[in-house]
Order: sequence, then C-alpha cells, then structure tokens
Amino acid sequence: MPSRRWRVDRQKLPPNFSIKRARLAQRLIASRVVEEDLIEHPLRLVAGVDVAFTDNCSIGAAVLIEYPSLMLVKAKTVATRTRMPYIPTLLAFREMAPTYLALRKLGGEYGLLLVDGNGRLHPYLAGFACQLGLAVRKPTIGVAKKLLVGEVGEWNGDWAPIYYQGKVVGAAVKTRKNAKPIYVSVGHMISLKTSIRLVKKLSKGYKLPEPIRQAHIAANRAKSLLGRGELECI
DNA sequence: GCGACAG
DNA sequence: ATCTTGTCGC
Repeated sequence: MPSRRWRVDRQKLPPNFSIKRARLAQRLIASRVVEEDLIEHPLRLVAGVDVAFTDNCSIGAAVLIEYPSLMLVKAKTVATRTRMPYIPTLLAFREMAPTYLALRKLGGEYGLLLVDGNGRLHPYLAGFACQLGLAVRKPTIGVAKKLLVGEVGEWNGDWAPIYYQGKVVGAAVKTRKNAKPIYVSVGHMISLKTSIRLVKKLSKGYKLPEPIRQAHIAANRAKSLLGRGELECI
C-alpha cells in the first residue's frame, strides 16, 4: 500500500521544516539555474555523488573521475544522522547535507558534477541537481534511473527528449544495450545537448556513467564499514 | 477527489 | 533507498 508510506514519512518531517518554504526555495532555484555551457576546456576532472542509507544514517559519497580515461582518482565519504524523510519532489532536502559534506571533503578541483537525481526534470524545474549545482557553483548534470515527470518523445538513436508542460526538460538516454534508459537533465551551467553528450562519454559499458557508479560503490562500501562498527555516524 | 511520485 | 535467491539473456 503506497498510501501508508506517505503518512508515516510526513510525520517524520523536522519541526523547523515547511513544505511551503521548500516550494518557495525551489521557485527561486528554478529562476537562477543557468542552462548555458560554462564548462572548462579541456575538461579533466569530473565529480560524482550518491547517498546510501541505513535505519538512521545517510552515507554521502563523492568521487573524482579523470576525463576522458574515466579512472577513479579519489573517493570521500561521510555518515550523518538522517533528518529528512524521502518525499517525491523534495529529494534535495533529504540528500543535500550528506552530499555537500562529502563534496567538501573531496575538494573543489572538479570541472563538472554528476548527481544521482534530476535537474530540470522536475515539477518545479528545480530538482536536486539544480539545488546542488547552485550551492557549489559548478556545471552540474542530473541523472535519474526512473522518470519522475513528463513523457518520453520520439527516439533519435540512443536518446529521446522528455516533454513536460509543453517543454523539453530532459532526455532519456540509452547508455547500454538491453538496459532501460537513464534520465538526463540540466542541473546548472550546462546545456541539455552537452549534458547528453558528456553522460554518454562518461559511460563505460555500464548503465550508469562512471562518476555516479563509482560514487554508489563508495557509498555502499562505507555503509558496510558503518554496519561493522568501523565508522561513526555523526 | 484519485492516482503518481527521483532516492 | 532498503530487504533478498534464483534466474533469463546477451
């Protein structure tokens, strides 16, 4: 029963949290996102972030991938107490803290950031990738494994535009044969066209692009350490 | 009002 | 996301 999950989660909202204020923040974020290509040339380092969860902790992971070799050069993780429940369209408010802390540990040498979630492919055009991109002021791309909103248009080879309220807000991209597509959208300081091109170049035989795939691995590795008592949850 | 809904 | 074994297909 999907309805039961909702009731329980909403009661776990922090006392200082207001969905109304969160919506206002998203409107502001949506108005500040830049969809123009402002990426450095040549691009050499790409960061990827992901978050894993246990009953009470959120494990944020940030990795650095060398481009175009796609070799992993650095990985940092951090475990924090989970303060927000997951609520569709408000993902950023749950994952921002652990993600931002992990990114801060990583350092700021990266020229592009890939996030595990949508950018403009969001009902308010202000997904997690937009919120994080604006926070760190770096070119950012959102990558999701499931479609949150919109409808997939006509395929052009390995990609198809996604329409929402009459506008193209992202793209479905096939990064691997016999695998369902991933959903790419602009986070900040990059165009959708460039986002699609780079996500494909950052993918190496797996469904997910290397920055996100490696961040996912790092998060789960730290999660096992936490379960083993070899890591503290702050 | 009903159903959908990133991770 | 998380809890979990085997299994179908390239």
